[in-house]
Amino acid sequence: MTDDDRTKTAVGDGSPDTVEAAIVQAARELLAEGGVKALTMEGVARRAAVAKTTIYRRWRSKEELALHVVLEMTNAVVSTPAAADTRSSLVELLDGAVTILRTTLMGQVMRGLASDLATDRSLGRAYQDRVVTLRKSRLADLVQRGVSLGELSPDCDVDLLHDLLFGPVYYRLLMGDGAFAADSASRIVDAVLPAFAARPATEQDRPPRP
Amino acid sequence: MTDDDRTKTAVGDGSPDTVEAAIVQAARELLAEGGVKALTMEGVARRAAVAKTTIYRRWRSKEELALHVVLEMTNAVVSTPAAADTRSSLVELLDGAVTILRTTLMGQVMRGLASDLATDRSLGRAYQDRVVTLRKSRLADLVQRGVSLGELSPDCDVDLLHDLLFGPVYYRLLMGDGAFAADSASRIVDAVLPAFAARPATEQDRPPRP
DNA sequence: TGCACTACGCTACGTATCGTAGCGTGGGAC
DNA sequence: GTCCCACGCTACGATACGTAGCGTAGTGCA
Repeated sequence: MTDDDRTKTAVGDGSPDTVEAAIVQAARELLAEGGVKALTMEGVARRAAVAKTTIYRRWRSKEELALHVVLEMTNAVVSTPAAADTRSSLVELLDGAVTILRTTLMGQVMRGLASDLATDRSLGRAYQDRVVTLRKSRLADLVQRGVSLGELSPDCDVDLLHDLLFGPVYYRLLMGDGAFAADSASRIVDAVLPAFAARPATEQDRPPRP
Repeated sequence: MTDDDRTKTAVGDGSPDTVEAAIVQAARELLAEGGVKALTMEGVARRAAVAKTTIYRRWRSKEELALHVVLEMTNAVVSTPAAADTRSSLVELLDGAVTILRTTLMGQVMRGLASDLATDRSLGRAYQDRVVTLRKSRLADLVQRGVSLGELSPDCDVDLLHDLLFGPVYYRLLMGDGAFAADSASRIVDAVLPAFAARPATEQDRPPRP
């Protein structure tokens, strides 16, 4: 919705992005400092030195602003190259999420937004479309590669694998102590992967891999 | 709004349990209907036909009341017998959680409370002490039995196993579509268990995975 | 230059909620 | 009969959401 409104023909005060950037920056800071509870429209307006009405002209509600911040942060997450073998690729993918949650405001933001994402239909939808689906498709690519490499079983369930990999991470973030060991990702992958690995080549029901 | 008016004729009975039970019941209903956002002290007071001050004489804040509801609901969850083999026991334990989340208000309540549990320190602490720790100790018992039965590896990490089992469930509840297939628990267990299973004695030492 | 448009600032609402304070009252305990 | 405690009720003060109305400055255009 806000994206549509942003088609302002550069008529503004010569700096069309400045106001929006200030708002988003202020929202990000407040989210980082005190979670969603600290994210108040009045606080954002104050910190961004902007009228409250200006915020509402761009986002219809506090939740939309929060979602904007989240989606903007996740845009930096998608980049995930593929390593040589499947296991390393999966570790890399998962560790990307872990690192983001550990080292950026993303963890704090996710903690505060979890209920809204789970409750508000449109927010949850947006998050799924922009983040979960993206991760699943990335994961699907890796799986397909792993299958063709003979490292993964052909009947590998991507959705299940996705939940098994990322579920523990978010669970620990939300309901656990929120502390991640440095090797969290690899430990999770190693625990989950055997169930999806291709049968050892000792069987004869499959042609041997190259 | 929905049904608001439950005329405020005084309860009169004065039975100390009656008032508290009415409050908790009202809170439970509101939580189930609309998550934490629907849980307002004024709404609880209205529905319970109780003065708002009466609620505050028993709980210091809205969060404490919400936590009371959650903990009360989880008290019914702990009962988990142990089946014959380890796999069945784990499936049973996990399926208990899945069933509660699927068929009771617990799922809705958890959705609404997730952020508060993750954000509020005392709430999260209480939830961990009363629920997570309980589940982990239950799981530890099963693991110990499994090890002594020769079904699990002796160096099985209970904390990791716990996160791997329950993480996907909560992840799906909060960030996924929230729909659970009937065999969710067994599929998760089957996917995770091989990594923790004891090596069959018949299998000779195999080459390490690439 | 003058006009329209647009985005913004500012003030002031109306509503909802939290949590608190003060006062009144009725039913048991003694 | 008296006292006390738990409750009900009203009224706050504070904070926040989201909206409405009005004024203004910069910009494009004639």
